[in-house]
Amino acid sequence: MPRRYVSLKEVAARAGVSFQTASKVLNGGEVRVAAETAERIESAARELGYSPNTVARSLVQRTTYTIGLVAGSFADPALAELLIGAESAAREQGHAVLVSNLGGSGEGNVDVVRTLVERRVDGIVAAAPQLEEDTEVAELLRRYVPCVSLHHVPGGGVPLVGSNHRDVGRMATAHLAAAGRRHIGTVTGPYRRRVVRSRLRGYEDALRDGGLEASEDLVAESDWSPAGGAAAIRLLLEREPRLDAVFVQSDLMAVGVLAGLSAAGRTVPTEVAVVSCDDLAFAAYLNPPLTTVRLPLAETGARAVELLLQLTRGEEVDPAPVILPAELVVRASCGLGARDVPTTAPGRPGADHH
Amino acid sequence: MPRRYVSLKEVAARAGVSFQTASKVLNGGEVRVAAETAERIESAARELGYSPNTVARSLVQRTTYTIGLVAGSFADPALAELLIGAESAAREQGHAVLVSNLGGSGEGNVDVVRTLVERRVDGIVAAAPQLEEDTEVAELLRRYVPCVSLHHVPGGGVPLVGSNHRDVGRMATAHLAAAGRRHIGTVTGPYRRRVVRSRLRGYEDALRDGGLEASEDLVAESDWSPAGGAAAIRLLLEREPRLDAVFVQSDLMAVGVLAGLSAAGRTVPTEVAVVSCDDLAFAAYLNPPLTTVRLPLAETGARAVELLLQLTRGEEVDPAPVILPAELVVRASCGLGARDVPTTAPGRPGADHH
DNA sequence: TGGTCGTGAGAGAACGTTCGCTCAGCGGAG
DNA sequence: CTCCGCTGAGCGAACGTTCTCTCACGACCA
Repeated sequence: MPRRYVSLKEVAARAGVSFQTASKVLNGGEVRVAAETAERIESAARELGYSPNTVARSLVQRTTYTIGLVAGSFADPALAELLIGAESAAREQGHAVLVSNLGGSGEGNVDVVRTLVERRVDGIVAAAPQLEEDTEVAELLRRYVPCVSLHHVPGGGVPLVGSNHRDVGRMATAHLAAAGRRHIGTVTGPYRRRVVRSRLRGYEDALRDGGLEASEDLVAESDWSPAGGAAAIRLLLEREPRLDAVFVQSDLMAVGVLAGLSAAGRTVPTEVAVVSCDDLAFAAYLNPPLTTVRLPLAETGARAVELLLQLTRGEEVDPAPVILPAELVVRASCGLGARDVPTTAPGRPGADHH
Repeated sequence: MPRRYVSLKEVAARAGVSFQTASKVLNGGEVRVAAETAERIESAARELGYSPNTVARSLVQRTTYTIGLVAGSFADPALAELLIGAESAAREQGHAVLVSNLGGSGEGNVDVVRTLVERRVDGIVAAAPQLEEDTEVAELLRRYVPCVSLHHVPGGGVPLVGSNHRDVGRMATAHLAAAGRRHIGTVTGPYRRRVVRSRLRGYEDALRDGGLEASEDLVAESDWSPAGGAAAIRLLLEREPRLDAVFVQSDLMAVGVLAGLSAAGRTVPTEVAVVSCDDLAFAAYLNPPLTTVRLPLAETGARAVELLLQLTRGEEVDPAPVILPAELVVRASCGLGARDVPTTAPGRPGADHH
């Protein structure tokens, strides 16, 4: 296959006009070109299979119509949800999304961001908690490219989009307390993450409000994985056998927690009630269906992109963080409002991947 | 903030050399430049905060070091896994990944691919089953840009990377038959997808091999979602109350199937055995732990990218499809080899998103 | 008939690189 | 002393656009 791209020049030659005129017709907006000429150019373009070269256009316009999304790890289903929202918002405004997966190492973070900058993305959405402490990356962002983050960025000056995670923790835990549980534990993500600490604070708030005592024995740090959740609940039961409820910081860990409880012979919700957060697609179908705090993930991604594009257009934006409301979805695992498996609702559309 | 990029010209001026020489030092490979000059240029670049402009480089080199990934839907956790593999393979070779999410509509497919082409991506990885019948997109791909697909592409000429899904269906079903199940049903994805039909054929193969009778009553089409899975199993039980096993075409649907079975009062695996496929992170932690055919998703993504980059370099590639082996992972849901919840193994690392 | 104006088209420059050449300077061999 | 070849550096062009101006040409009005 030859697979050559034809340029404006060639199209113009075939239509008998200058390439600038061809440019006006094919890529320009509303410009004054005789209808007959325009038609000649258009048919020449069609015959030759002209495809505009965005690279050249970007060079002169100093805009790539591309944004970068740097992600903590796509292993997280929540991030996928976020990506969906971000991508569609970007597409709506004619932008494409360049993704970067940081992975665990933490070493190459700067390089990852640097490649995005060198590609001259118009802006960056940072969805990576590992950047929370990375002053080097923060410097890079502040210096070169507009950025919206879903997490705190050291040094400030980077708009934030997200939810109030202290509320998330409080909401979940308060629900358990209201259900009459007295020994409420929690399974968290890694402490070094802000969200984790925020949710933990919310958990403590709710305990206090409910007149319950907080205790280190009731808190188990984990790693967002189902395996981690299973290990954490085992630990919790060992330290506090009277445990009768647990707030889990993600649906994915909750899967492991349910498994761990079942392995320990505790029934959910009778003996131990469970509330988590995220509300991923499968949450309603676990056994028992998960009561969980729904985070507006797709919307968060979309809003982040919208804010970012405003920024790139040089528009004034409200410097206050954009806080999107989370909402408690009551199902069976908390022992209250024990709705069962939904029977008719199609729920979220399934993926169609294969 | 000014946020201006400095160019080679400015760096060169400060170092007292021509910009071409600066180019050699900063972006070129091994070139002959006096050590002292090079140093002057480098420190000028550092002081000015020079960041090479890949856009300009791409224009002259006619290579963007970027590949496109067109995805069916990121709602699918399997696709996320795939993206991880693809992204890291791409990064390893200095390429970035531009993602496009097709979504359900099917209308805008051509436009999605067209924007990738106009951005002059070096190649495209197609991970979207909805392109299976899209001759228009296939034409576009064949015409403009190297492509590797994870699904059949109409018209041929596009290398394929994937697994043998007939084997997947056979492996899963044969396992159930070997466990002595006599009324084995199946919950599938949408029939219009090839993988679905392939797995269905494998399912039928296994029934035949096991001396069991196939029946339309035993097959329920679904939509990859947990909700769909729940609905499908309900239908199946209604049509064939003697159902004692089911092969589910994805882990996500299996979650719904387990819920549906539980709602119908059937115990798993005693009364109904379940085998699915994918082996997502949570599969081992469901109740009961899922026996499932593990698909090498990340590896598939990585191999696709590697193949694609070979293609873009103009290297000869074996036109035969790359088939990556799938593997049955036996857990409890099939009623055989009832390993319980893993107790120590960390499993896959959890995501760290918050 | 001459000036003005609107319309359509093209000329030139610029965007920031890379690439292929040329060229000055210099040391060493003949 | 001449010639060669090597080294280090710069020059010009090219990549495919967009953008800003200028220009040719009629038509229209006075």
